[in-house]
Amino acid sequence: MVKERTYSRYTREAAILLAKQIQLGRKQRKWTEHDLAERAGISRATLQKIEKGDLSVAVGLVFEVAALVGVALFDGERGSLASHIARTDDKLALLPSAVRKRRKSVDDEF
Amino acid sequence: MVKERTYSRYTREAAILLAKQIQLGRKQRKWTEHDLAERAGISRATLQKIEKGDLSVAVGLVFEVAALVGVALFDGERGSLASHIARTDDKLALLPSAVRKRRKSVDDEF
DNA sequence: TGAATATGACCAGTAAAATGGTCATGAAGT
DNA sequence: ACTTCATGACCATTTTACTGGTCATATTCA
Repeated sequence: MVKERTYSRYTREAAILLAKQIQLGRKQRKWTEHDLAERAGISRATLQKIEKGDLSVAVGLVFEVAALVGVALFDGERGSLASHIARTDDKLALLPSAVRKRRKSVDDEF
Repeated sequence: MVKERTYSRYTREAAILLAKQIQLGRKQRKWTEHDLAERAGISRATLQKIEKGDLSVAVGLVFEVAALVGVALFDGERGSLASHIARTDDKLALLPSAVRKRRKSVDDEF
């Protein structure tokens, strides 16, 4: 008896989409599973899981393979994501570093 | 002595960016790490790794947390990603199901 | 068509992720 | 200022991913 995690529809669809885009990128480059797995430094078995949208694979491996076949995470960005990161940092700096729960409602829910 | 995987700059930056966007989303909603971890059904330790951009975390957990705090993977899409998936399927259907390596150059490299 | 090979599926062993717990520190709100 | 609690870091244990094989089944190209 296994625990069997559940995932939201959005998560599942996002993984499937990314998986198919990776497979498309690989085939457009005429690389075999063996080729791509070798370039990514992973086993063919793991690559197969990635191209199926398996949610248990490490995010780093998925991103790495995506990058190799030219799939853009965060589309709209060219090259480095540094500026995008910096902008997010700026927004974070405006917020308190720790979230504090109100004991009593301060009526700002409306 | 561990093997110590390496990742491309793009992979590392993409993970960091996603991580920061998640943390931003969480704080904007005034959720504590404990809150979000509970909603996602994961431990606080794992959430902390996600918000640090740790590349070893399962892609499903990262996507799930992102979805919970309203971070859009594949921005530009509203709601379901089904149509986007279908479009990728169409492109895949146009390609051979198996990639074959040419033994001799057929002179299409130039 | 036939030969070569890409893909799909599975399996046992090993490496590592995820958990749930604790403790120290620092920040938030009264 | 003081109390409360969110965060950061770490640890031992359990669970699971990842590997590197193998075999069967498609599929492509000569």
